Amino acid sequence: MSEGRGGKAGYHHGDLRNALVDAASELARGGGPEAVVLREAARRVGVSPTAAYRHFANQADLLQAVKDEGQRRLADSMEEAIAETEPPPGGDPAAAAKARLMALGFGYVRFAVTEQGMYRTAFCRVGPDREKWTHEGGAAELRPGDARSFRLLVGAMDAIDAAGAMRPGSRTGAEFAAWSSVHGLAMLILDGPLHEVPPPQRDAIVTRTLTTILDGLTV
Amino acid sequence: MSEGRGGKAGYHHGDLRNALVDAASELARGGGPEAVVLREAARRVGVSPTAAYRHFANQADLLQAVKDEGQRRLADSMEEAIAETEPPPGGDPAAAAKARLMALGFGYVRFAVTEQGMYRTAFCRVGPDREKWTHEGGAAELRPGDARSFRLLVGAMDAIDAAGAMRPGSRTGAEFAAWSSVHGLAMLILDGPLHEVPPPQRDAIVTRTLTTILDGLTV
DNA sequence: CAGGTGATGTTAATACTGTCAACATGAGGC
DNA sequence: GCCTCATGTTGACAGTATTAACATCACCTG
Repeated sequence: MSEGRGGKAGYHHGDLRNALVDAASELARGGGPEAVVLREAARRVGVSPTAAYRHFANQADLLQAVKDEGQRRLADSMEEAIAETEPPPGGDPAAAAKARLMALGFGYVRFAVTEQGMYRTAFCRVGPDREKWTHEGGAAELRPGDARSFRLLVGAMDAIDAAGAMRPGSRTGAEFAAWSSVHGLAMLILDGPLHEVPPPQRDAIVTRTLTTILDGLTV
Repeated sequence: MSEGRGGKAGYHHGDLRNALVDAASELARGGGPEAVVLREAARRVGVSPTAAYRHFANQADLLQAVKDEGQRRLADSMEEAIAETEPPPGGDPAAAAKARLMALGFGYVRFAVTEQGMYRTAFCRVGPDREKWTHEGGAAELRPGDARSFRLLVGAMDAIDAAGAMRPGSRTGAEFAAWSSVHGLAMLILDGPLHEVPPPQRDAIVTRTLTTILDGLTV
């Protein structure tokens, strides 16, 4: 064989599921969730449309797989942003924790802007009719990948709190306030009034929004 | 004739465009933007599918009309929320301005929760291929209704600023920070991690998020 | 007031989509 | 070596948007 990551020999593909997710992800990258059409993904993989139904319950199920992939890449982007951040001089743990939170926000928005289609897909609504064997033996209620980016945020909040920089009474629900801001900001940039704003001013607004949240949460 | 708001006598309907928008809005109310399907709207009005093309360039154009309607209703909800708010005792203009901003936020979220489908439609992406005569003689670039809710927010911010309650340097971009929070919050509630949270706790989170923003913006 | 005409609706047809049922293939265990 | 079942294929059906060609009638014009 020798075909990297499962080859497609002949009649049997060997790795159809992943191939379909890849193709569908590419569609999503270009056109968002409404662009991930099952037949087109199958076409690109070079397989008949109905073959997809051996690996996905329906189109919604395929879309969910792409969505999970999007969430994964988003979390990656946020982790990268943290990794790129060097702690501010002075060794102040509070300042470091704040800087990390800001980095998370920038990483988030950067991904949203850079990978518009994928970002939109990562947060698209997926339709209810997707039960079936998708998870029937499945574990918990929560989707696994869905949470990683959110957990990063929670961790950053905990760090700020641990450094004693959190405003009294502000810890509970702080993740939601921060997440809301950043998610809404991304939407504003992608579809809303900030759509046409050139990058420099846009970045300034992002910075101001993030600092506003930080000011509201910390002392 | 005597048929309220333009009657449908026989062959010619008389008010098809509005009738279609109404029907489509009802679809959106129930199932969000993806539920507004041209043929179904026509079916409900009792007209042939292609009749719609005499009033809309295509399905995206119809969807845009529904979206505008959604924006209108959202702005109405926010104005109602302001109207229901009595200024806090003491006659402090800063406190009154802050209270009004909070009311706007609550009105916004209330609409999002109460009218999920319509809210989602009001902020859905509408697809590019919609030029044509939709606006060809049209005025400016900006959609008119799109802005009203946003202008309400700007006004509230100005009032806070005028009352001298704005934190130094926080005025610029303040609307975006506030709007982001509230919009992201609504999304979190509709589709995200806050989906299953019971109303009481949900309201608490909303309150905390709004106060966080307020704390970040004001002195 | 007759007659033409353009806005408004209708019918028929095309090209997509998702999805199911019936059939084909061949990889791997007995 | 054969048989079985996961995996792919073909064919068909329903639903959607959209266009072209045709029908009707409200209203302006002479």
